[in-house]
Amino acid sequence: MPKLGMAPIRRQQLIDATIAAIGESGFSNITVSRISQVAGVSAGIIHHYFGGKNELLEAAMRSLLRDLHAQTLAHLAGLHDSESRVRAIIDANFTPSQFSPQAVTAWLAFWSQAPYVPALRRLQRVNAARLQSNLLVELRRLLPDPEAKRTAAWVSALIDGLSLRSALAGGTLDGEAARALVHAQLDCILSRSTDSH
Amino acid sequence: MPKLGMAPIRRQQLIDATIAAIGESGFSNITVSRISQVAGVSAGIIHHYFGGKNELLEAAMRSLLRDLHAQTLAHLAGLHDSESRVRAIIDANFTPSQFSPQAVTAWLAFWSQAPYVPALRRLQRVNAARLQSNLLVELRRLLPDPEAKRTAAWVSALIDGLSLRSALAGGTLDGEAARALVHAQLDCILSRSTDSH
Amino acid sequence: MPKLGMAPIRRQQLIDATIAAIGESGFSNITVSRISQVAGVSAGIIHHYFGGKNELLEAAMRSLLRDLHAQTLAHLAGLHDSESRVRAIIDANFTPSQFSPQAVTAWLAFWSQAPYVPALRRLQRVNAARLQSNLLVELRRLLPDPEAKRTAAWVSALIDGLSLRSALAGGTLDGEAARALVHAQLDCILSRSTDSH
Amino acid sequence: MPKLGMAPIRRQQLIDATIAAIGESGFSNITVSRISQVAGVSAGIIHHYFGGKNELLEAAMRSLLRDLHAQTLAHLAGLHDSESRVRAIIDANFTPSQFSPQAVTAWLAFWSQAPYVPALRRLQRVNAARLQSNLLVELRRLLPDPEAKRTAAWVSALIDGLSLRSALAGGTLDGEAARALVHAQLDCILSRSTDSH
DNA sequence: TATGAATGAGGATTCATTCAT
DNA sequence: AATGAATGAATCCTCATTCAT
Repeated sequence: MPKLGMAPIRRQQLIDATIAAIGESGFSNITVSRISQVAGVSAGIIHHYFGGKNELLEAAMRSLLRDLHAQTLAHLAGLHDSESRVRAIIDANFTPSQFSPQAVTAWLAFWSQAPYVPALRRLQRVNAARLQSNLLVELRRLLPDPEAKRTAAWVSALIDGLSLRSALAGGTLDGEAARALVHAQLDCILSRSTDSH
Repeated sequence: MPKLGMAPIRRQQLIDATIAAIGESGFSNITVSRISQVAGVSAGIIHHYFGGKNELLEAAMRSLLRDLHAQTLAHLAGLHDSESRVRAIIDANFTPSQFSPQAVTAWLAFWSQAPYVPALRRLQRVNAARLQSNLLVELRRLLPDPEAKRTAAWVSALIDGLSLRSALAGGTLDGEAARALVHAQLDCILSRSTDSH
Repeated sequence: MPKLGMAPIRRQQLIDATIAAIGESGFSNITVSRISQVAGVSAGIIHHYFGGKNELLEAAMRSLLRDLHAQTLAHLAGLHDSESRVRAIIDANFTPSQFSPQAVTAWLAFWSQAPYVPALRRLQRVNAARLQSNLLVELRRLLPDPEAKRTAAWVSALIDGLSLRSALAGGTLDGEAARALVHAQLDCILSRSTDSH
Repeated sequence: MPKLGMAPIRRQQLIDATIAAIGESGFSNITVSRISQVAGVSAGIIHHYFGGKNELLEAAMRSLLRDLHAQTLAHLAGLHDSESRVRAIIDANFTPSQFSPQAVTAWLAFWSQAPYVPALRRLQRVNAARLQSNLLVELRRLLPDPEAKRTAAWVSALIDGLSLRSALAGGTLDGEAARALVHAQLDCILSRSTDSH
């Protein structure tokens, strides 16, 4: 029953299945066959829609990134003071769609591959740069420059480190608690900065 | 050229080759054949010494952990005040042998596998627990309990996050700079705590 | 050239190739690669259809047994007196499909493996029990019980012994002659029994 | 501690280990390494004493045959009437050293290989011919020629068939019972022959 | 004589990809 | 559009054999 306009639906279905499959068996053990099984379609279809396994994996990572971007924009909407905006950027990384066991596992999988797969590395770099720059724009209004830069650096490292620990803990780590940890650290930096004025 | 007592030498040689091979091609692409090539021996010997690929990988991770433990003990030697000890525990994670491009890449590889390989997961958990507990013992002498716990949590998450970013940056991230970032964050927490007294 | 409904055809083709391959090189020397070569297909397909080498071997033995069962039923059809039925059961073991050089060789191969492979052992036991019981039902109408049992025992041992010798003789042993030997022995037992009445 | 004259002892030790190893895992699964383990020596030594695995296997089969020959001679010693001698030849095949679970298993293993290994085939043929001829010499004094030949044929087939069934039954089949079965069959033939005189 | 380290060929198996239907 | 049969390359692993000690 081929339908017109099925392409985007099938593509998303396969991307979701990919992320689910990575979540259940890790990057080194996913097979095209397993993904297609999870998606409830035949193995051949993946090549029809994506050209190959690598392209599908790239599309899956791109999908995660797109979601993160959308979450960030949503959290920023309507906020104008810099501190709120910094905190909103942070929060976007801890929403259920980004910090669910499945999501953190998928992130870890993609990170582990990025150094060796140019397409994934590019995506990862663009994203890291974007987070850094988003944070920096706001932090520069709150802190002197060298400190703004340092702060952007540790904030993003801490976010990733918390994702990582969540993946390793098997999802035991609460997104809310993780988020609070970053904010508490930020409190310390910002309050001290305020004091010194 | 079989020699008596070669076993420990060969084992270490193969473990080193494994870490090097992971560094150059990632976890999902390492092959027994590549490892043996890097080690300059035949592929069969790996089974002779380790029983199989999985056992070798486990031994390699165990070797990294052993090194971290040794570094920690070395950094702690002779220190008695708690703040110095906390900082020593942190520093052990940024020594060249733990923060080299090769090492951070290997860590990332093992992290990505741990959720799916019981033997690796066990090692990772034991190690995470040890770092946490080491930090906590000292932090409890410096901070009230809920804060000591929170601090131990973000310190270890930040350490891992920095390793991760170093691996993703392809080794561009300096170990010294990364280390300084953690210490600076710790300064903030400890100084505020002192102020409040 | 994938076609719909190829499964049963391919399976039989691979089973036949397996028996042929065993016939030409024995059980310890058959390889998946050789079987697939005889069948004129790729090696991978065996795993597609049977899951693995062991399952294929089991299927091949099962196929031989099914044929023996079919031969037995065919020979028994329409016979009602016990002696004829005993002789028919015997004859089924000496038909061309069961006593051809290829078949006796395959039997020998399976026998040699049965003690170590549970699946094959099970098949062999079920079959031995069936032959024994088939013979016994009829012999009990011809002979007093202890003798019926003994006769069933030696008849089946003799049948297997003749198969074995045929395999060892490289097919020189004629099925017809072998069959006659069993019948002649049976004559002796049955005639003596008649005499004594 | 190399000793003079160790060679024959080591050779026998390795042959015994080979038969034991075949008994525990079948022909297709024996490895040089397993045999040497059973013998309590290193794997390399097998090549020193036998030149290779195949030669060791041949030596092991030869050893079984030598034992059978010795048993036959021992059973024949002092017997002069033909019937006793026929029965003695039969009995030699059911002594513990030839009909033990280990022995019948080894026989089955060798039979299964004989068709494909010239050296083993030769041994098997010589032995079959010897049994046949031994029986025939005596049977010709008891029966008219065509019947003597037929009798020699089924007797040897029955002996082998009983060995085979013993191997397949996992040693459940009693040597004494098996032996009695052959003798009982022989009774029938010989008594009828006497009657007809 | 005896060891066991080391090799390398060969085998089973997995899997991405292709393609006839 | 979709299937799943089929392939063949790649991988892990086994094992007989060699050889320095």
